[in-house]
Amino acid sequence: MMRMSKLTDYGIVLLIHFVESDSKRPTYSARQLAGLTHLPLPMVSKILKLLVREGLLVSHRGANGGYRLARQPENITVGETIKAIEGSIALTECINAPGNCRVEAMCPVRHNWQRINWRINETVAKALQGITLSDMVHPIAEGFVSVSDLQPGGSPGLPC
Amino acid sequence: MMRMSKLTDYGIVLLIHFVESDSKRPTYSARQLAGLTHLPLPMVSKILKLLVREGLLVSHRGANGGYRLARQPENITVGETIKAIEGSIALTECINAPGNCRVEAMCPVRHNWQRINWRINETVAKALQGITLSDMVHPIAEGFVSVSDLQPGGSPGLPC
DNA sequence: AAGTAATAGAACCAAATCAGTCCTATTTAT
DNA sequence: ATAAATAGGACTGATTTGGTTCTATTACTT
Repeated sequence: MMRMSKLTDYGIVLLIHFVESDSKRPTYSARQLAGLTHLPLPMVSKILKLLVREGLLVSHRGANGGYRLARQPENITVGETIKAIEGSIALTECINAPGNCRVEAMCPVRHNWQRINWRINETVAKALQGITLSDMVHPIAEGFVSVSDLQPGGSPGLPC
Repeated sequence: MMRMSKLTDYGIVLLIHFVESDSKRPTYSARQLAGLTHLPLPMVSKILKLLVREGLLVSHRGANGGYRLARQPENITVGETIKAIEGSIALTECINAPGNCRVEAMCPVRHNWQRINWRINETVAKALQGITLSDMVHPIAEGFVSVSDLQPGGSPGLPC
């Protein structure tokens, strides 16, 4: 039901490299990052462009150009990153685009369904916006996810 | 970033009809529901079969057969419904299937990324499992979603 | 016992989406 | 001037999803 595109997944991996570097606010070219991550260059390039457009990275063109974080890693959240690459978050079609819901007017739940969607989006957004790039690299404190909190039967498979 | 398939969306609409009926624990045939919802019969049929398989509906075959809720509407949640139709919830590939993550071993964030995924899944699951079919039909109390809670700039478009 | 109305299950096809590539233009340091 | 880099958009192949069709099975009715 939920999914994040590979672009986004890669995007986060890319951003993490800026945080993990020894230097404080490093500049990486797309080529360098492709080397570091073993992802194809055109892919990396595409993602970086998106992240610039959405203000997470700043770019510098020309020879010796490259990308660097637009802000401190503590101020860039996973939520932002997802939004930057994938755009808005929505669960059902009719929330975004009026008229393409086949059930349309007679849909008995449309009104409540909207509110529920909002609620869910809000919940997820909040969770995601509480996690910064720093959280991702500096290992997250134990207890950040307590195992006892997980749904007993319903959690996905074991870690890979 | 998040999306729910149309199957699931339809599935919820279908379930709602069982709750809205005048009779207490009504039986509907796939054909009847297709009529009520204006969704194509094969589609409806497919969804109902899934919901039976996952224990949300019970079916009765043969002439005068049909489907009815397996439990009281207060005990069937939106979360269950989504899980029934779409299976597990996961944000990144490598959570579910080891080995198909291209970044594999060198992925610098894999470990934390897992935990973050768990956290997100947990959060969403909790939110979804707090919403029952009854909540969907009996209009939800004001304040269930407070507008002030919504993300200021980031929320999706206006309702349709 | 026959006929009919229903679900069960699986295979199938078309359309939309996504992952990934490529090409051209523009910028800038040397 | 040249080379190294980003910007932007168009393109293609593969995967996923939405939707259909077909056959088998079950059970009520006459």
